Amino acid sequence: MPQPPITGKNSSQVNVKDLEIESIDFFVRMMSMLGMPKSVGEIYGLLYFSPSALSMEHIVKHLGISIGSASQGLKTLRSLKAVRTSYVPGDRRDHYLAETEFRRLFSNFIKEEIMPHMDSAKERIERMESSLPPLSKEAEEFYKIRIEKLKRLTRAGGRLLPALAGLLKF
Amino acid sequence: MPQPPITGKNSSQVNVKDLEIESIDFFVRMMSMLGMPKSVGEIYGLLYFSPSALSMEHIVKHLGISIGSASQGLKTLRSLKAVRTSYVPGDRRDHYLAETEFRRLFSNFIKEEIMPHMDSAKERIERMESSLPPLSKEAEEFYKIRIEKLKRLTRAGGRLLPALAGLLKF
DNA sequence: TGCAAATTTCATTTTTTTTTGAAAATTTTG
DNA sequence: CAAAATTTTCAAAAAAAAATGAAATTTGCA
Repeated sequence: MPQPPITGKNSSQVNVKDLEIESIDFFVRMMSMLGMPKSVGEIYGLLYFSPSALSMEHIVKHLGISIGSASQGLKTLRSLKAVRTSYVPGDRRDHYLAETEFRRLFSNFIKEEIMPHMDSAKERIERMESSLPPLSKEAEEFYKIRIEKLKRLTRAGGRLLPALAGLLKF
Repeated sequence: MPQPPITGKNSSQVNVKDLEIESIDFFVRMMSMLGMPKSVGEIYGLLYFSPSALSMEHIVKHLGISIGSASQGLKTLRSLKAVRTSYVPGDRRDHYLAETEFRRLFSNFIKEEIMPHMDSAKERIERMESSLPPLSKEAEEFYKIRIEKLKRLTRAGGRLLPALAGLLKF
């Protein structure tokens, strides 16, 4: 059986591949915590440790995913500004690079994925208040306190979350 | 067709039911942002606006979910300390109340659901470092910087997230 | 202790989400 | 402008997640 060389180009390739696998694993988990599908984590994980911009074809072949997934995943990552395209001379295809400033990534994520929910939560609380019927004093007190707590929750969320990205001093 | 009365007990019931529906809707969305299944949001939403502790049977009937879902959902909520049981004299069943201190709820959520991931992320980064092969100076520089960024990310997350609950001044 | 009520567990079913793959659309350039 | 390469879209398939329901277990009280 062939023994892999201990040093030199070949061993580096193997080990950089290991690094890549760890990276993909890392980001698949990270992204899935944020509710993103596996393919999105895989693509970002691959790009994160790539020194050069990669074409979609490269991503598809390397990860063994379909071109549909790749296209969809890159679209998601673009909308989060987690990747950017870079021009490669003499190649008409788009080439992608990972955006690695996590502070900006979080800020985008909060703005795009969280804040819209906060906004609609506020509307829902308003509907709660308007559907609060006349009740006995103590019952009314109970419901009002609960509604007030929700208001504070969404207010705190709406202020704190956007501030959060700023707090991140990486 | 029967006209519902505009005021009085009956109308209040209808409107408190509306409130309840809004509450369930609110928490189903909120919980699903945190990756919790619908049933968990429904149960919490129902309990949140209930002045009295509710039995599992009540929850099952009221929400029209299975006892399996209810049992599983209550287990999840208990583990997050989002509900607590209260003793009801002359009734052997457990009765549940919503825990409404969101600060504590978030603190538990972060401790139980997020921090374990952070810990395993740190291990994965260590594995990355050990699989970094000897490379040219500039290649090594590139990979080291990327790994360092991940370290800072997890360090920041590990510090900031637990502090976050404390920041929440509801 | 024994029994009935209450709860949990878990294999199966249902629902939801993600991926695939091929057709349609777009883009580039010869 | 046309042809080829690339990318997007989307219906269908596959995979993953959640809900069901009935059997097994636990609980509390007669």
